[in-house]
Amino acid sequence: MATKHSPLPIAQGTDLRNRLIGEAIAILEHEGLEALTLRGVARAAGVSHMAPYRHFTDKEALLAAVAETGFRELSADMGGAASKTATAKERMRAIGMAYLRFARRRPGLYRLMFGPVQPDETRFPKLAEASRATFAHCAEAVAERTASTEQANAGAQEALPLAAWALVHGLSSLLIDGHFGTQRSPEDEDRRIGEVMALFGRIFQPHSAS
Amino acid sequence: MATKHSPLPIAQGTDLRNRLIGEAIAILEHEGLEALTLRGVARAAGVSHMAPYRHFTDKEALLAAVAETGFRELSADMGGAASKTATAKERMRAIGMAYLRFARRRPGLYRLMFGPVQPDETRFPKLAEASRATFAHCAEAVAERTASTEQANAGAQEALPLAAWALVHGLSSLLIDGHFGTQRSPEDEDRRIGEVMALFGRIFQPHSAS
DNA sequence: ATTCCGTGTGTACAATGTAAACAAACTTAG
DNA sequence: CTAAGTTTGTTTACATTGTACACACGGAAT
Repeated sequence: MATKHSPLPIAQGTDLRNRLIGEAIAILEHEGLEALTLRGVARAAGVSHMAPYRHFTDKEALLAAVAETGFRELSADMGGAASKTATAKERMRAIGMAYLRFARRRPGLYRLMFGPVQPDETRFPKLAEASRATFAHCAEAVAERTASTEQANAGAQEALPLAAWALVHGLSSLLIDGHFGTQRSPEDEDRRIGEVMALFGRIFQPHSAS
Repeated sequence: MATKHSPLPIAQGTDLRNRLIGEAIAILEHEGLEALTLRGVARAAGVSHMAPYRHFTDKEALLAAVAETGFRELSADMGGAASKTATAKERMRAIGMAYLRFARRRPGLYRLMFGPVQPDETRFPKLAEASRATFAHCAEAVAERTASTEQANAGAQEALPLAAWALVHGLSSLLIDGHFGTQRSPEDEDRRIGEVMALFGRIFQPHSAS
């Protein structure tokens, strides 16, 4: 029987738990965030509509777990993109582009991650941690970059990661929410993204009185 | 029903349509987006739960109308802030700060505006128009600013408004979604916002090989 | 074996979005 | 002014959702 008494209480959920998360992500991709329903997820997993409650206290907890998975995947994407680069500058751009690509590839999941579920530290510590880790990933790359071009302003040093994240996140959000270029051609959209990302590099230049 | 202080200076006639929009905004502010329900709005307005259907084809149409109102108010805020400035540079900053202030003052409404209702040109032309007008407001200020500091890159000329909007929008979103500084003090948060906004000005400087 | 507990099922209920039939008030033609 | 139609709101009804509760089944510890 291989009695594997788990020595660590790592929340290694049952198979169903992960299956539910997977089905939820599938629904998010195919039908969107509005169509994500607890009963629908249970149906997709082939269990009764009450089964999820054995693994999540309520719908919000499921959403939090899904969002957490999303943050982990986003972190992995950024890490993979960063590992393929040589310079700190390239790394920054690669991470930003990975972020953007993630948002465009999984708009439903992305909207959930930054949408209805607040990463409340006390209620969803794992989600809060995953969100923090994602940001830390960005911040590290930014710090590395600012270290290469010596930076005068110490306050900016702290604010730069925030600004970088805000820019990429804002661009992603506007993009997938159709707030510009809805009817434009895809290559046109890509071109604009490239231009904005180029501008994005300017915030790392020390200021000159203009 | 005692009329709670109307938070928005909307045309308040006997017109149920506008009353519904007003109540929806009030609910958005007090209870948040998740609590915004068609029946709840009708209840708040003191009518039967089917009355709204005489003015909106479905819930999404109500949300679109509310979002449209939000965009108009945001545009007005930005316009008011801009009118108090002298230089193009100040105007830009004032508009950005007005945007941020709006998001923090009405997080529920803001989330609706950039959330579930896509500004679909064919389904909600008025909403699409209001969203476009808001962006045009930003773009105009940016163009004015770039005109003052002569700009070399023509591509950047087109992308600059996008970048500016993305940065301010991203900062607003991260802020109200609690993705950083959740537990920090308010003045600390304000300081960080100021720093990021300062960085924000750098994207207008022509690039130098760094 | 018996007991217990983790996991899943069925039933039940309140809230929601929406359809359909109806009613009262206002508008307009005669 | 009356009669018809239109606008606006109401009541009733129903499917879907999130969730509480009681139960069933299978393995683990006693």
